[in-house]
Amino acid sequence: MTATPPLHLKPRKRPRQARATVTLDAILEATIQVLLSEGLHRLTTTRVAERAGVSVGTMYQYFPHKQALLYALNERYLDIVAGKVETACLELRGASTPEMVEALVATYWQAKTERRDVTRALYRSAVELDNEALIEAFAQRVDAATTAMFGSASDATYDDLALVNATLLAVIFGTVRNVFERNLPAGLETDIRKQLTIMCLCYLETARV
Amino acid sequence: MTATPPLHLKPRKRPRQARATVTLDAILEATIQVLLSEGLHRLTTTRVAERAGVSVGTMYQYFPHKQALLYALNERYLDIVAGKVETACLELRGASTPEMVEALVATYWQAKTERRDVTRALYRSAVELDNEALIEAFAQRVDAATTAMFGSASDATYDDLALVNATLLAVIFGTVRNVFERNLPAGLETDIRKQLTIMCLCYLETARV
DNA sequence: CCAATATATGAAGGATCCTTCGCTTTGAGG
DNA sequence: CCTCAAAGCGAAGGATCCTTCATATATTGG
Repeated sequence: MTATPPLHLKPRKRPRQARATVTLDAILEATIQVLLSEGLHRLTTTRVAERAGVSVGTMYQYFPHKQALLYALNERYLDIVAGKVETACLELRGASTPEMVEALVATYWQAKTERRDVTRALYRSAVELDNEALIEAFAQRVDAATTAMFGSASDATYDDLALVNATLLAVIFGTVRNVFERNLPAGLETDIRKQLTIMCLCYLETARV
Repeated sequence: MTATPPLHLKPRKRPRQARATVTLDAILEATIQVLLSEGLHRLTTTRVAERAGVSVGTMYQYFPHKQALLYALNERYLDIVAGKVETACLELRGASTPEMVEALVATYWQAKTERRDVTRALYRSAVELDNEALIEAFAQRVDAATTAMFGSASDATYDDLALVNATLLAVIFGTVRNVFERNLPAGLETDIRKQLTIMCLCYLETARV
């Protein structure tokens, strides 16, 4: 669970029968599809329902309103990404700093690139959505994971690990997003990813005790 | 001029009399105000006009539709920010790399922090706006300015300046945005800014010939 | 002072869109 | 098989909102 949603964004009820689960999945998937093909301002309850092959009324049995739909979507997505980072961090306990940085950047980048269109759509869907808590919970999960990882590095210790770690994450998250928002040629994108890794590495080099 | 707007976003006509200029400014200012106080999804032509103290019809004499309003706003803003960066870069020609990095980060950070609420509002207003060209033009202006600056550094030359520069900008822009979207305590924010500067510096150190 | 032009007005047409609720259909347990 | 709860349906109410256009006022150049 990424965070307890603000009351007004909580799902209305959970599915109890198999078909209900199917419906719910269909609705969420349809939301992504519509977001992708039509854009946020044409994301309509009717359109989503239509695309999901259900009626509007059905949708309203699971979500109190449109916003809740987007909230749920973001929640799912962030949960997956955070999970991937956590897994990667666990696997790297005790490794060397270069390995860690390399893996961290690669994992996050990969998670965002995997379905580039979805990532973009979600970045945008989050606007005007009361999801600060969601973002915050995500940040803290990742922060905890990477802090633990870097703390276990076999080749270095850091004086102010908390700050170093926070900086690292802000830079990585931010850079990835920036690269995404502009539509850079694939080659340049890859190059920047490599440079980012280098950059993080020499930063850690400088920051170690 | 930051970019030639897509046809459908071009202002409808330019003011020719003094009062028209006043009106137009009032409309744009009102747009920011409404964006701040009401949010993007409550940004209404009527509301903007009301706040600007003019009628809706007046607004439509200068802008073909709501989107064009937001486009113009972003254009103005990016123009100002780009200008600040350009000025700073010119002043630093021939300086040392550390001075340059320090100034670049400080200038950009400052430009975004000056009116933090406006910055945030504009970040959000840009969603669902066909402003890729705008962003691109902004990026290229800044890119040209910083490339020229770093090219003139008194203490270092770079092998692949283009790539190094692109990376630097992606990282700085991205990090600033990331820090902004989360609402970090002021102290941490400042700390991260300092760390970011350090990071950029040691990156340049590594990247130089 | 007088056209001619530039600005400003705001009611109303037309288009969506969100959400509800009374009713139907389906599934599960006994 | 039967009954009750779960799931699904979709027309329609109610609320905005965007944009236009016929009309009115202000400004400027001559």
